[in-house]
Amino acid sequence: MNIGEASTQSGVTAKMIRYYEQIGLIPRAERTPAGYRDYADADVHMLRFIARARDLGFSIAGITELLDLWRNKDRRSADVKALAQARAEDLRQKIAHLQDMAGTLEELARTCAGNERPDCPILQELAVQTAPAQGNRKYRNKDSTSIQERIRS
Amino acid sequence: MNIGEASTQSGVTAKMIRYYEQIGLIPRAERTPAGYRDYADADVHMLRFIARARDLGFSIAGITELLDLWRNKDRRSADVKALAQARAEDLRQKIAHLQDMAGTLEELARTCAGNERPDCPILQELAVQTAPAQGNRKYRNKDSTSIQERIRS
DNA sequence: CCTTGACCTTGCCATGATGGGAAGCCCCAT
DNA sequence: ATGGGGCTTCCCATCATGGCAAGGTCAAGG
Repeated sequence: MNIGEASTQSGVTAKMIRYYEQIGLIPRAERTPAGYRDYADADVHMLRFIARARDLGFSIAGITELLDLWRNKDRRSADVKALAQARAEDLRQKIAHLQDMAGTLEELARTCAGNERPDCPILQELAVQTAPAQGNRKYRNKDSTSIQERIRS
Repeated sequence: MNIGEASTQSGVTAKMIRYYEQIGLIPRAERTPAGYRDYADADVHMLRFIARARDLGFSIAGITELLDLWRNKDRRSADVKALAQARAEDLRQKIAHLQDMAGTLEELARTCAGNERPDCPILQELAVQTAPAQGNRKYRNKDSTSIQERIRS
């Protein structure tokens, strides 16, 4: 089966299949004499595994670990469980952060008249003239993860 | 004041200040004869506004809109409110998605013994041999947003 | 047998927001 | 005047993904 069919059957785009191969997440595919990648049902099975893990928000690194465990018949289920739990905790933390933001926004929106007049507590809040409240720290904490990073799944 | 001090006072790294200038989010800074960027208190004020908006999860595009409204004395507070609400709804949707994932993971983890044996329902679940359940569609829906994209704030 | 269109190949570029680093200039205190 | 730290620009990397382009291949129909 060629890459298009493997894509259809696994739900992973052809582009991503090639990418996964390139970064070593999946082994290099067999090739037909013409150079086309050739997949077996087992490959599709693996791709589907990847797709599901991805749907649960696992990163490539996490999927790598899961795949290793999947293939390892001597695995300890405790290791798998630990991975899942770590991922869940990660998500719970992100959720809490997003909830903070959403709550703040909703509260601000609630206090805004939302009419034709220009005065708006939302802008006022964003524009408060508070000191950075970071003591004598000259630059932002180097190892503090950035907002975007913290938010990403 | 030079970029380092503006950074300290605003909580925005020098790197990001230059970036914001480059993409046109903030106007080009004045320069000293030596070519150093020179900032006034008003600039720091604006940077702080940006930092706060970022902390609420607004993207650069959203911040651009907020800044425009902030500067526009003829704004309608309804427009600001709409921005905040849209952002909040966006967040609520992402939260729901993350909660789905976390819930699934926790449930799977709960059913896993987590011992020395290899059998694990988590891996079993990821490896289910279900058909892609997408009818006769050959490739994934072109305009379906990717998981990662959906998750990002 | 040849054409056509759908598929495959590789390779490069872009995303968004951010950090890292290099090479070179500038400023101030000793 | 020298040294160290700050500034400048420019380039590269991240992560997972899509898009595009140039060229090879396959299968169906004339």
